[in-house]
Amino acid sequence: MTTEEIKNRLKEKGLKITPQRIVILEAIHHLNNHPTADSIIGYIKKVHPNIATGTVYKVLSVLVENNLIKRVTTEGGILRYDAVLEQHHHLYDSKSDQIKDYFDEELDIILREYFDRKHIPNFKIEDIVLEIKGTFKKNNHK
Amino acid sequence: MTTEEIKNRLKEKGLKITPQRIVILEAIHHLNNHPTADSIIGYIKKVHPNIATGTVYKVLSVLVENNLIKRVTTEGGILRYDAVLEQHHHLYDSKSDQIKDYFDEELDIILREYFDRKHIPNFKIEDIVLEIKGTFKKNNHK
DNA sequence: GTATGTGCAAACTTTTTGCACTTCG
DNA sequence: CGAAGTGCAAAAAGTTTGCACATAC
Repeated sequence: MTTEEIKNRLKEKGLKITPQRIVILEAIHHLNNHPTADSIIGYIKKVHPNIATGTVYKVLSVLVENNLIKRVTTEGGILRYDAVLEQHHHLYDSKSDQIKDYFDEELDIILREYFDRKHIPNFKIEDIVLEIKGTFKKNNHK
Repeated sequence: MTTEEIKNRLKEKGLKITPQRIVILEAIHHLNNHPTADSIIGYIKKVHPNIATGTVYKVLSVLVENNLIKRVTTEGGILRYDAVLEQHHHLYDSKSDQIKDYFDEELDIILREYFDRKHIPNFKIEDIVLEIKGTFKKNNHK
């Protein structure tokens, strides 16, 4: 994701293009492991020490509201963010508090088929994410 | 879930049976909509005003560690708890921050079948929860 | 009796807020 | 220029911790 693309996405949403927003979006893309606000702030402060913590939180909210990033559900009680907008699922290890993405088109087709068939009364589905909980074995260092 | 059953569950886990633990477990069962620690505390304080906030958090941790309740993943950054231990999924409306349980055996069979077939390298699955995100329509008041 | 659990208050972490100042378009 | 965004610092919200006291077994 280039800086140009980021600018276009902001523009598409009618958001002002500010250096802070660009840097924060770049950080989330770079820290591609569902970073917390804290790790985003840590990453950015190295290069832009004058960016304010409050600004990062405000920008993250705006980006979530405009569907440029997603908040990730966790059991940890700490907000995490995801720049991957394509349909995908999560492998989650509560011991190490690690999350990895899981992509599989076949699974998505199965789910779509199932929910097309089943009707959930009084609920309009917008997105389905599997939280696959378990344990990462060794060799999970990437 | 009767008080007797709660006592048995605590005993099975080798935990001491204290009035606080009983009351907290009863509260989560009673407040069956994935209560936050805060709403559990609020509910309990009416009847037992001398129970301490810190105690509630400590008891909740112990209960989660011993699999008597689960922590629910949310996007809200607030810890929520679930007394339903059977396999089930969640309907989640981020606008109203409401969660409802979704049970369907057929879905669970489909998932089991899929994951028996697919192998996820370096990961041992322990539990699968679908987070079905969307919007509750009217008539969802129960 | 002793290990375990509780109450309380203080501390800590994470997130939000208000307001003057700055910047984008 | 004006609306929108940022920096800063203070406050709020949620959770954890330490320790003296109390209780379960």
